[in-house]
Amino acid sequence: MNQNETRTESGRRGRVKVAGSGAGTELQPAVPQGVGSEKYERILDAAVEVIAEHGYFNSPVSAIAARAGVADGTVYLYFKSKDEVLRKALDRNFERFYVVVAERFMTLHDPREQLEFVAWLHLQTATENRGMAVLMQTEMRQSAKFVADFSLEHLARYIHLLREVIRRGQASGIFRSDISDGLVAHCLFGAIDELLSSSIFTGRKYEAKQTAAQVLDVLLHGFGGQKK
Amino acid sequence: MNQNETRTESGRRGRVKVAGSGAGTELQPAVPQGVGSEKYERILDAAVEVIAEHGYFNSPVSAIAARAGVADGTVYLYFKSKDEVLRKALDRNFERFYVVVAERFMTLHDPREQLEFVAWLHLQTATENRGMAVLMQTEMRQSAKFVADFSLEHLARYIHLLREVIRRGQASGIFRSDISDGLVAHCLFGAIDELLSSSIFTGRKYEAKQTAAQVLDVLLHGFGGQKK
DNA sequence: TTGGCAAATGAGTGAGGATTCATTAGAGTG
DNA sequence: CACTCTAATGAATCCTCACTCATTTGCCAA
Repeated sequence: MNQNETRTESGRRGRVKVAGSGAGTELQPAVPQGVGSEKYERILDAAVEVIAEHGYFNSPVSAIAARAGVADGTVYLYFKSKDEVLRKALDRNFERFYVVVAERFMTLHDPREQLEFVAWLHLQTATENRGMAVLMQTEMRQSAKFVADFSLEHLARYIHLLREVIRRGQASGIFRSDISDGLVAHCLFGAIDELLSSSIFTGRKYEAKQTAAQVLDVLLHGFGGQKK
Repeated sequence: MNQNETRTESGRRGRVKVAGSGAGTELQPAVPQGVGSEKYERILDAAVEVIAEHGYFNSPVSAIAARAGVADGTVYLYFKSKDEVLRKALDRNFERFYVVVAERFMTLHDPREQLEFVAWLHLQTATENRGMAVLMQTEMRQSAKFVADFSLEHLARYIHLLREVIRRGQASGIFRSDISDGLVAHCLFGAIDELLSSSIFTGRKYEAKQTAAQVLDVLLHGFGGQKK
């Protein structure tokens, strides 16, 4: 549902977009070949790489275009603005993530295992696409409105997913019910997220499977007292 | 208007400062009145407010100066560059935090209580200074190298603090020893950090004391199975 | 070959903003 | 008052982009 939203472009004065060159034509195709076209994807990939390396505000569109092997102007045939590129890149990633989760949940029903799977997938995905992982740990936290609202949406969805699993676990008696599902969800997400950040910033590797299992161990059984 | 002839002779001048008009003084004081001077502090406070509101890259130095009630140039009498302002602001905050922790630890020795105290202080501090909290959750995660290295240092110190406490708990047998202290430290930090982020982004409040206690409850006893 | 059209190009435009520095204000001091 | 030194000022400099658009390229059909 992309309408021409009146959003203040970053730093640019709002300018009425030309509504097509010919007076008669209605909406000119914002995206020449459609969202899935090869160039569209190339630009997103390039943006992820470049921005991960230098940060959003230190990544000129020209650098992204160059990395993608297209002209500067071409970026604007596929995206309305620089920040739309960032948003779409993050969108794409989240979408993929949820698709995998939904698939796996069709045959994996135990809440404990579901949580562990999500934790694992989160870590694993980041391992496989370091650039995107950097974006998620950095640019997505920007306070700038253009990321903030949108990030919130994605994060809220993630948390929501976890809460549902946790609530089912509570309902079936395998999780404590005297603790809010929201709190637990945030603890789990926060723990994974922090492990990831730390790994990205320090460059230290981890083993996704094992790390996910350990985090779940801590959260499920606690680290106080003897091991059960 | 501007007929810019190609006079690209003078690039960005290096930041070699003029050594004062009169000979004699070797080192001119980079900071007129010293670090603790009133204006120095005012500029830091202003920077925190402005940057928290608009983000680092959307906060012109002129806006920070205006908020502090000084001229643009004055900022450069106290700080070498815009990013030094940000760094010093974060530094100041961490310093205060560690001072309080060190003080409290002098009379609080139980590892469990120490962890809970740190968690509480972390949340509490953020409540009292929302602007700074926003900076910590956003600008500090920037990938730009200038923040990254520096942030890493601060975060590493925080994690280090937690690990020491945890190790002591393990040594005295009140914490499980089959889980790495690093992992637990990251889980704890991550959980608190995420709760904070979430609160800041959604605007939902929390009660520091209670939240810290709950997080520790989860981490110490786990949320799997019945409550002990 | 020519005409038409979509896609792509990349130099140009214009705004923004970090930093500088010549100048002014102020506070002592004799 | 005259002189000096420091702190503070803010207009000016000068560079960096985000985004535009006139032009070119490439393709296909007639």
